[in-house]
Amino acid sequence: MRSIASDDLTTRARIRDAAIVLFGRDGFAATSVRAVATAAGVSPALVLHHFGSKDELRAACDEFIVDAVMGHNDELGIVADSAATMQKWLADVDQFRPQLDYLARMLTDDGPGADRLFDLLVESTTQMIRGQVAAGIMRETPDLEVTALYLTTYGIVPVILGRQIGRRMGADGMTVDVIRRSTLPILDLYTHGLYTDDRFLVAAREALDRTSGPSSGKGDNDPHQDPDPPAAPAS
Amino acid sequence: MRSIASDDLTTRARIRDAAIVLFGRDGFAATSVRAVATAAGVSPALVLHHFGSKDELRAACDEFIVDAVMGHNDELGIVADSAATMQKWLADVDQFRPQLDYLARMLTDDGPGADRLFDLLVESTTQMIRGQVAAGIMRETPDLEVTALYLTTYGIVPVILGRQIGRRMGADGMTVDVIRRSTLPILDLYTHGLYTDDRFLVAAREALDRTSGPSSGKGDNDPHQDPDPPAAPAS
DNA sequence: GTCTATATAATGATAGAC
DNA sequence: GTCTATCATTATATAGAC
Repeated sequence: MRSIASDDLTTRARIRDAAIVLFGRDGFAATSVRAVATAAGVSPALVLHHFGSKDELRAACDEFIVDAVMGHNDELGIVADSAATMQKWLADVDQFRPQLDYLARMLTDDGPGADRLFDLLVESTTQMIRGQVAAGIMRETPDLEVTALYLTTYGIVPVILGRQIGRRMGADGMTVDVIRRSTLPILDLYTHGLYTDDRFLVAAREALDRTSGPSSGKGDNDPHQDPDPPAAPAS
Repeated sequence: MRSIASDDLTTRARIRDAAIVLFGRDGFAATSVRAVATAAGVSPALVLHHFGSKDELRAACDEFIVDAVMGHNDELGIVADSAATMQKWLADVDQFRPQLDYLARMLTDDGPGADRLFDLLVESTTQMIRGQVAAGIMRETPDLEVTALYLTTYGIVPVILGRQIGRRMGADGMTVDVIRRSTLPILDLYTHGLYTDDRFLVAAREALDRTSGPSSGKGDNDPHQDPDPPAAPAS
């Protein structure tokens, strides 16, 4: 992915890269074909000449980013797995901000390619966990599929909420310093957990067993927080 | 918050609720004033008569949702804290989907009120952690501010990525069943952590100590994943 | 491939009647 | 408060010259 901000590119590629920047920064609906054309230094008509329509332009951007996340379009012909690519991008946020912003938009705006991208990330995380568990580095989890799913989303969080995270740390978005300060607390959570004992886990297990019979559907008859972990921060 | 989908409301409130639904579902830029008007059963002109402009309409929606998250606009005059409200909404996803969708849009589209909302959630989570630690239920964390920050984002994840999470579990978005199946794996993570020992934590501590002198800024001289936790799913 | 010019539709917003 | 009618602007998209 040497493309963005480079000049030795086909016009088509320059338009696509400009679109990725603008779609990622402002969102798809808020970005006009004219704005993309201006950013790419061409006429609006040429944008549509190359891509047919605004929607097809978006589809092309989606596909390009998904390919990039899979490790294609790379300097070398290296094919990495998607989670690794995301780690690499996050390790160099300044250089890969357009890609990261676009990733976030893909996932929150549910464009075409969003599902495929998310599946790739989950799959990659699943394989990672499998490997770590086999190596004795990670514990067995009660539900690999779900654990991998949420672990994936937690890994995506800095991409999607980077502005807020940075702001809370007095920085301008996801800077290197923000990432540095985030490392230990997150690793601490993943190493020691949060709770001093397993009372909530046990309580939740029992509560789930109790309601597992007459479940499925909605209309729960206990709207108040009875069996829930009192103020658990998740789910 | 008895408003949405109710009829005994002022026209202004009906318009605002319709806007919340549409902005939350389709996004702000992709929702036209006309669409809001139609959904509310009024003319486009009336929408602007009541709110002045589309932007001011959005601001009104933002404010209303922030108030709701703080526990105002409630059936009773109860003032809850924001994290608790979010838990309550998630416990009854079907009823509160518009609010949850709007929350997600606020945070990902960075509308007015987004920062205030996020600050409220973080503050609420911080207080929760403080209480749990004081009660001996939660461990001390290495950096309360950062831990609370990420814990907040992890709690928001089901709101923002609910469609993907549901889809991966064969459901249509964040249903009650999805939440039920999510409980144990997440609680397990928060109880036992993920790793079998603290090798990554120790390694990260050392790596951070090593680079803490010539840090601050970008231009890291080690682009490859040397000191990083090999395939850690976060940060 | 790239442009200018333009068709056509939709948008946010206003004016003024009731 | 609520509407109809309309304006000015902007949007996506097309036609056709070069």
